[in-house]
Amino acid sequence: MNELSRQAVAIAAKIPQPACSQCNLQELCLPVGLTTAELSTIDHLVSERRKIARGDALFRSGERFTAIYAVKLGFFKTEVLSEDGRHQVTNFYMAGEVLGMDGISAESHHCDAIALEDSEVCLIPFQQLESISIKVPTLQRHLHRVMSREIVRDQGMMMMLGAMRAEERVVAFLLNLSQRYTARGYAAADFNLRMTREEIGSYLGLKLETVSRAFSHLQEDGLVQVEKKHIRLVDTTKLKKMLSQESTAR
Amino acid sequence: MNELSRQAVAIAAKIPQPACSQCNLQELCLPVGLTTAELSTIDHLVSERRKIARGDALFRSGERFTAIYAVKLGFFKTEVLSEDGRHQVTNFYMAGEVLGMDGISAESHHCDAIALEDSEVCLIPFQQLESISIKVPTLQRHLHRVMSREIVRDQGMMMMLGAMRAEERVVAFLLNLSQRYTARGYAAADFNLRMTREEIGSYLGLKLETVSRAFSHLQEDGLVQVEKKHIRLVDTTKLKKMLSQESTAR
DNA sequence: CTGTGTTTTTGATTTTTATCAACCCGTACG
DNA sequence: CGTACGGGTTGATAAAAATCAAAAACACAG
Repeated sequence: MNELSRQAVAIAAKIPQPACSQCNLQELCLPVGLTTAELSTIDHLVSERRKIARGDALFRSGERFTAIYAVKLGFFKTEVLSEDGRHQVTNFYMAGEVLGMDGISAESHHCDAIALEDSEVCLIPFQQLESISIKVPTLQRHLHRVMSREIVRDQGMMMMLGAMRAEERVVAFLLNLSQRYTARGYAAADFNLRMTREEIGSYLGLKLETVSRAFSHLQEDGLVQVEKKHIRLVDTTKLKKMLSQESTAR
Repeated sequence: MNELSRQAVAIAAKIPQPACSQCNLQELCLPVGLTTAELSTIDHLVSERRKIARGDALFRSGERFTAIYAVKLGFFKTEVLSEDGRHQVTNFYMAGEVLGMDGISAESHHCDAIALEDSEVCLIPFQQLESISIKVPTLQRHLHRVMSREIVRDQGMMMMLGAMRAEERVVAFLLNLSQRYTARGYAAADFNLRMTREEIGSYLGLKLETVSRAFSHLQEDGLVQVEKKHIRLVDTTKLKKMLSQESTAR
């Protein structure tokens, strides 16, 4: 697999790691280097859990930024919306991932975070996180990594949006999801989509019809099995090959 | 102007701020809150200046990540390249901006940074930056902002790549450049492009011919004057309107 | 169980953009 | 001096994706 595909697929690839006791905060807890005392400090940091019903917002654009959120259970999308009603999905977040870091730069969020199913998050007050990370250098370093990973992840997305055709984007999306599920210890080749075709399309810069057609075509070729929201990756190797081979990319 | 356009145009909008004495490190120096002693600490941090000739690389993909770089003079592009020779420009950086933060997550860079003209950068060793930011909370907070801004900026790009048609992308690109020049105290409506049509196209997910056509068409409409690399934005208001009005976006 | 609204699929057509090709313009270089 | 080359423009054509349209599948409230 070439660099481009690795990029696109590895968007947000995560390694499973020991969770904090409060919640499965895989992304923020380092596997090594933290003393028990430090871990306890972090546990205290996670001040609150919050349940978000399907369709409800965890935060909205313009709201004051106070915390980042570790998804404990469920699934979120973030989207930017414009005055005239258009909106674009910028990311999806599954259990074990951290969202809300967009707000750090401006003291307020610049996108909406919507639960795609009944979800539960751990709230991590950012000011406190900053204070503590001053006392625990390992934590600081790790926070920087998580933020940088978001940058790399976004740049992989840009790569995808700029250089791939419709079907390749869908493949990259499916492989990416699969990889993220794997990294979290779930079945990799078999999963349910939490989002609609329209949301996938919005995320990939495509129309929902195009996404649907891509699914159908991949199924015809025997590469995936699609049944409504359920996806089974039949031939992962071939799927990956689709991204690495010299296709007439734009 | 709606949120979408604000996003796209404001990618990396910066407010001019007092520079460090070593270099015009506008992005990392807070205008308020730093004592003279602290400023001096930061000055010592900037360990080295480096000149990069046009066409040369500041760093390359895979190289060990040790520092981030403040562009003192000149212009850079970053690009990801794949085994089969394809490559995609992921960003441009002008004087006063910081690049190299992609490497934080993985200890190595994941893209190439190439000088588009003879340039000069200040090297900021990242480990030291992290250490010092522990002693200077204001600096830490600011570092986080700069990183978050990169995230927001990238998401604006994603928005653009996903939701805009060719001509809109070009307009957003020009307005964004203009805004960044303005923020740095240069003439806003009148500037030279440092990159080729091909590089612009790669960045915007378009072919060079499409970029060229977009320029021509905008010129026909009297919105910009294009002469080779020189750009004059004739009617900024109309240009901005192009992004906000309900166009048949994808 | 039934009707209503949402989601998905599929087909026909149009629009947008890529592709292929020719040509222009500087300029670096033998 | 001319010529080879990189960068840019423009036109004709092809490919990809959007748009329009219709119908099927489904989810859910009453």
